Amino acid sequence: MPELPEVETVRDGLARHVVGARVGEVEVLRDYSVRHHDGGPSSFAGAIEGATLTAAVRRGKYLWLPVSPGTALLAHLGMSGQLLVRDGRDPWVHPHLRVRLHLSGAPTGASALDFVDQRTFGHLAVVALVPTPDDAAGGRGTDAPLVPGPVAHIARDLLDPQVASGTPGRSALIAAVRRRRTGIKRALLDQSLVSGVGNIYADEALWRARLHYARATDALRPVEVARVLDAAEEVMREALAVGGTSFDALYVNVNGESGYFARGLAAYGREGEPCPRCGTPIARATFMNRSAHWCPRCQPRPRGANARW
DNA sequence: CTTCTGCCCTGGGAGC
DNA sequence: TGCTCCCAGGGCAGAA
Repeated sequence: MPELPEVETVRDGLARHVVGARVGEVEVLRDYSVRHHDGGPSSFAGAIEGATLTAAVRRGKYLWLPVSPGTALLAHLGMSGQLLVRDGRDPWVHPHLRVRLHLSGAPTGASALDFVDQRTFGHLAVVALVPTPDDAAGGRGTDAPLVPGPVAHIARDLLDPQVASGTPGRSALIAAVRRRRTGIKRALLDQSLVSGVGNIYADEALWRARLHYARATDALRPVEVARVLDAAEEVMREALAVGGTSFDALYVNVNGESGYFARGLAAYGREGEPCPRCGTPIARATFMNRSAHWCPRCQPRPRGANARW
């Protein structure tokens, strides 16, 4: 599934291939894929037909293309969504094509932008851009980006310079995590705290930081929280660099999987296989209607007040 | 307010 | 071979 590194790769590809293009006819093949757009499918199409895509911006796993100072085409890829650039007069219609935007004047000659989504957890919408709450509350103003309304409650992600390791933003994040009264994995997955960390990278970050997923956030030392956040950032940066998920690769990578996902994961999806550090079989448990994977030896289960689900 | 659960959806694969 | 059922999970609504 597309994780933050894949979404960033898509954003970069969109910046090079469709920013500057003008949107022509918009075909909504599956109404559900624009369910979050106020006014329904025809309103969705009408809202961007004739508009020019002016930029490609990302926060966490949300992606948007501003079409005017106050409006943007918002996309979330969900579990299986892809944004595919097409060439030629009559591009192939993928079986899971949900929305097609015909384009003109694209910088590299693209004729369409396709939203393909097998499991339909993803969506597109045309929405208003609003000031972020922290900016509205008196932030510096020098870095006061507008974000889509539905993204207003989404925290900055670990690739955002504002929360880079060693900055005041990162210190504030560490403190915010420790104010929570929950387990560390729940906190990592809470998009209002820090965005862009999904189930895969949460398990990988916890493995690298040698922390069990149920460790109580308010019982962790600051250095431990820092370690797991650094690990999450590191894993995602490696995926971005090593994945080799060039935008061109999206033409052929129909699974939307990153190279990193297919390569060296230490914990996620490796139940019963040896921990790369100590050889102990990786354990798996149901957690939040998902799975948690961990090394029982490197990441021992906490007891008493140190444990929280 | 904070924390947590249930649900949305599809199709690949396992099991019978 | 064909059917049924389970599974993946981000984010939202609503409950506690």
